[in-house]
Amino acid sequence: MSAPAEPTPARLRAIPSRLIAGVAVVADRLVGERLAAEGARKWHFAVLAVLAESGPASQAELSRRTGIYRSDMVAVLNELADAGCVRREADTADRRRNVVTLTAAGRRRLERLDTLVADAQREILAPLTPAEQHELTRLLTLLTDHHRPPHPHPRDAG
Amino acid sequence: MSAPAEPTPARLRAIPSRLIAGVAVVADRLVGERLAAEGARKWHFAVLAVLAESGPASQAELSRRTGIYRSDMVAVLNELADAGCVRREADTADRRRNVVTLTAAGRRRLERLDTLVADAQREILAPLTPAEQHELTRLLTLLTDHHRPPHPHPRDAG
DNA sequence: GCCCAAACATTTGTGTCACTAACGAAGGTA
DNA sequence: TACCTTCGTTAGTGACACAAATGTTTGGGC
Repeated sequence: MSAPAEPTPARLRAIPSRLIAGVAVVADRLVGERLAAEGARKWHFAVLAVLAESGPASQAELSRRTGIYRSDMVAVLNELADAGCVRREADTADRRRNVVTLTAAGRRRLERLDTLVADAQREILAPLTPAEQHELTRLLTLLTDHHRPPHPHPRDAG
Repeated sequence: MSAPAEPTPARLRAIPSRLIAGVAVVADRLVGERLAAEGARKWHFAVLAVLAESGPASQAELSRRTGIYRSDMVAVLNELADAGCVRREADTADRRRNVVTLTAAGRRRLERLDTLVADAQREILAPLTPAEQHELTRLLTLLTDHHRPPHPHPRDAG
């Protein structure tokens, strides 16, 4: 009974969902480690990126666009606000809402985090040629577009 | 400020690690839902598959081959043993170890779960042509092979 | 033979993440 | 008015990855 050289049997390795999950773990770790070095998590980056691209938004809107649950958004915004990256003010037009606004400090922070995330992407995709990287992105986009809403509230879509 | 039709900004969508994570969530959900309908989780399937392919093994070996932590393996094997899918006996040759063996019931269960997992794979990859499915698998395999060991014990490989 | 380092199975605990349930406050509509 | 929904918030659940510590057992060096 000599120890086999291959740790994971071929049968399991060939299962796409396991393959994808494995790559996702690696990718998340690489991104997470870099962001953690700056005291950030991926959600901070996602929120800042959405604010920079689409302008001020309510928390519910940020939830939909980033994929973070409204419940979890609270803590993320608390942290971003504590760091001075965003302002959270009551919406005068609709007092149920908070208007979340990117600050100058937030914009600078996004710039920094953006670099880190981009570095991580490069490391993740390093073993692929540029053409392969593009193809992978294309295929993954096809999958996400097809499997759009897992089961979100149907009344959200316009 | 009309509500934009696109929930997620293009900038975030284009990030490979986010793309991968999104697909992984969808894939995990599709697999998980099917397995849950039979009261199983993916780890049950993984352990059964390894046992079927490589024969009886110690818990530590199963840990290495499935990727489950030794700590978590205990509960998984408890559940599989309670369901009569595996036998867990002390190894007479090395009494530190348990020998985990697939039972006839376990083999039948694996057959069933295998079908469910295969169905899920088909649904996940549905939007891709067979050639694209193959290419995606190839690219993901390249990535996993390159990013091999996060930090496993170096003395395992023989 | 004895001693020590390692492997093993196990328990317990931690942190992250996706997600649900429930609440009060506010708005829209009939 | 009453009703239903959205919003922000708190609290809690369950799966998962992982660390730390414990007790048992094994193998190697002496």
